[in-house]
Amino acid sequence: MHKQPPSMRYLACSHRCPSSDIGDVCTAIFRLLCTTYEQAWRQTFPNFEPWFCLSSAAVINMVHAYNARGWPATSDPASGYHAGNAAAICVRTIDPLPDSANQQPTHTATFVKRRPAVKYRQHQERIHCRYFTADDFTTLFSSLVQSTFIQFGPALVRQLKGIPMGISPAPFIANLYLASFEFRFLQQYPSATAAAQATLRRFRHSKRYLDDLASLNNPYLACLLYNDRQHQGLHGIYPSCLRVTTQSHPHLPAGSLPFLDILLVPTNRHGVSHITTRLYDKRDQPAFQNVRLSRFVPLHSNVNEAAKRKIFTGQFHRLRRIISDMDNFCYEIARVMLALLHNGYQRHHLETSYRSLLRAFPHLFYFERRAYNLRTPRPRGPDGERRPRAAPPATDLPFDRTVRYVGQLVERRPPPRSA
DNA sequence: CCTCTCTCGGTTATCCACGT
DNA sequence: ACGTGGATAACCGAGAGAGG
Repeated sequence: MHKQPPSMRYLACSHRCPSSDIGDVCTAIFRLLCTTYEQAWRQTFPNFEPWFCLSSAAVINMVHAYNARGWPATSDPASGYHAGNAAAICVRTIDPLPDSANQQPTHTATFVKRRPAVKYRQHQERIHCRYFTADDFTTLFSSLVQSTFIQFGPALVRQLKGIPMGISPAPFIANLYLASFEFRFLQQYPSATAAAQATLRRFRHSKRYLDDLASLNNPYLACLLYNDRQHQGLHGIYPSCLRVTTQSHPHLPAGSLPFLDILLVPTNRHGVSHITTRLYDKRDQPAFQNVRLSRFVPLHSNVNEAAKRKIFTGQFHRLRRIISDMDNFCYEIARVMLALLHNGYQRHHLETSYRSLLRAFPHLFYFERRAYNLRTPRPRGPDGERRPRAAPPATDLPFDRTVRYVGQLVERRPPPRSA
């Protein structure tokens, strides 16, 4: 469900406005509902992981689960929740201290079993509790959605379709809205026929980040996408008004699947379908080619020194977490290095910290590095006896390759002239 | 504009061994 | 019994990233 081609979208941007407070209260309630929903999902469907995720780590876990399952190489990997007997939701608000005026109050929501007599209660000077029944919350929520206005020059417009982006509960709304359909879809499992259950099990390797959905090795997704269609006696997932479109990425290798910042590449490893992961940077799309995008704070900017020091380390960890293809890892590290070099960072410092980080993770790309170590002939003494290898060569393979990539990238694209 | 995750590094809190 | 120094844990805020 990507925007193809990448398109502009407008946001309801305002640091503080009257609807912000309503939004914050709604966020607290939605956050509670999300955790409850997740518990309910795990209880109802012990064999299915929840689809929604909030980080690429969940996708990496799914890839590992897929690889561990060992599909044959012919595979193509390309309101349901209720809170027990709760009667209301209590939103507890803690106001900031009077002397810190620019801080915002914090809201936390909990379920309460008994409906209180009053809807508002002040416990201490800074602590208030507001109680919401389901109807109250519906009223609050619709007032939020209907009273967000966006100004374009002199015109004040109200968004009628969809959720105004920029209000704080927007991600939760998207998540829970879609999750409720997925819940109803999987609720068919116990009463389905054996064949239909097998079909539903193909949805096991599914992950959704807000509106971005990926389902590995699942030929049934296309015919079960909309809930007004039937397949094997099962109804589909989402309402047809959502218009879920499959992505096409002509600039990517065939069969690969971008999801969040990861590119899943199916390979054949000894007759078994195996997914390797590479980095997927949206900015590499042809549509962004002529857009100047800056990454990373320049060395001579005014932000604190510690923040600059940890940029490379942070990128190293991010890449080692999501990339399982060593060559791509070296290439992406080289790109980070190049971007930092352009921003005034010292090459020597970058290489030193890269070496020490590689030393700290000897298990990273263990097999590739091990093969390299075995191939490298051990030095022999004057009598021909074998001597132990010098230094830790295990760190050298990714390092050398990265340095080579940096050299190639510098040749291909001369550094921009600094102002 | 907002939500989330992950890691780092600095600060603060806590614990424990040791000496007075 | 009490103070002190060092080690460790917890917390916070910053950066990076993702998305709407």
